[in-house]
Amino acid sequence: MITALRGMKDLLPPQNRKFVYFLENASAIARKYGFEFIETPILEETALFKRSVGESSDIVGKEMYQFIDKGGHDVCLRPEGTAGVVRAFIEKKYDRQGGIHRFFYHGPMFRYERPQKGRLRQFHQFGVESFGIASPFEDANIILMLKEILDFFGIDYTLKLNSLGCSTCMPPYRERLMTFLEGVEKELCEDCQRRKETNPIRVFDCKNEACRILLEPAPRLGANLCEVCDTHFNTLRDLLEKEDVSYEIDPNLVRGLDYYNKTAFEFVSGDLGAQNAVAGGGRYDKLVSFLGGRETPAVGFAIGVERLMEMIEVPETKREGYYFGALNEDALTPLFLAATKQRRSDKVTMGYEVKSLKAHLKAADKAGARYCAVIGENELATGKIWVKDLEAKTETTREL
RNA sequence: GUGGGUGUAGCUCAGUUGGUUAGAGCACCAGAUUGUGGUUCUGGGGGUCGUGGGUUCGAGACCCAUCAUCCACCCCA
Repeated sequence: MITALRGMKDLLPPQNRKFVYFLENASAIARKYGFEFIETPILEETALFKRSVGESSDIVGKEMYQFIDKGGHDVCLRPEGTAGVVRAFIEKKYDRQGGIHRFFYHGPMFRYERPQKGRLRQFHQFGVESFGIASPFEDANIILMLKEILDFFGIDYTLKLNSLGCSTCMPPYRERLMTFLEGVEKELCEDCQRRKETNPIRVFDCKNEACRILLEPAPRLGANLCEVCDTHFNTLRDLLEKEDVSYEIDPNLVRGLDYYNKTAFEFVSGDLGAQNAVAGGGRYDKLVSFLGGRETPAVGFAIGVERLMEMIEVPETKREGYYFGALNEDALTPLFLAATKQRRSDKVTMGYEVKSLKAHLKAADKAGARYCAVIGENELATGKIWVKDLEAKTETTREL
């Protein structure tokens, strides 16, 4: 038997309904905020992701679906959505044109990882990217949008917020942190000792209790922001408070990549296991120039669709449409014609086998039909069709 | 890449210290006197016990390997 690859799932009923339900409503909300749909290729040149991610950690070497195609090109299945959107943005020269550009997207992403709860090799994201606005009002705006989406689906979440500073305040902070880490290096766990070399601010992510205690007195980003970043962050907080959005400042919320700056946020939920982030985002004012465009402020977020689907309930579907069944061979063809006609206005399925009335009623019930329409000897003789309303339990006989 | 758990019917699982034809519930199909669904009752189909080796007179049970899956670590764009 040929099976789906590890970490890749088929989308079948009843999950498929959740998926469509989510995409339709999330898209509608994004449009309300002035965002337009964008579709970018699933396959991109590897260089795009290498440049956006940097040479950071395991990502490039271990976790990307990278291969050489038949033309000898080094290509990669997209591991996330932002890089492709930014690439398209620059390629279309929106960066030179200036102004405001807002996009939303959704689709499959690929990461070569060991699957676990809330983590697949092929998964789906719904995301938005806003280009051209440096103001914290836009940060607030997209957080509100994300909140509106999660609220629409009745998700229970906590909003975590932090500021990552900028090229003015981040490097000196990093120095200070390094100095601190040098001092406690010997007592840190193995992983943190490695993090210190590869990606120092990631030490705050460590799950080891000893490390957490050790890092308690470490210098924090929040207390080391430059004036511009501090003002930006305070304005955002003020807006969120005026909108009655509750949030937690989480000084441990960090991003490993260099292009992130200022606002970082995450919506987390308790019942997702270790992968508890259902959506995350933030500001990335440097990415457009990293990828060769003219410097353009940008902010966005992405939702993990599978993770969110674990938490939403789709409204029960009601009985709908018709089921057509025949009681004898001669009824089959007239029944087929009647079914086709009915389908101009309703959802219609038909049983192609001759069965007892009882069997047809059962089949109609199973198909979730509201009406069961049957042709047998009696109807054939009079040119009519018998219809039962399965909900009201009433019966009528109509002209064919 | 590392560690642990689990693989028996379509699904959820049971299967005594190894013992002869491998079970249940749900689902599916068919009946319960004449053309009336969801409930109930009866019957039926369906299993190379993940795969390959090994131990044994005998393995679904024990051992080894392998694959898959789940959870966690690493990583997290």
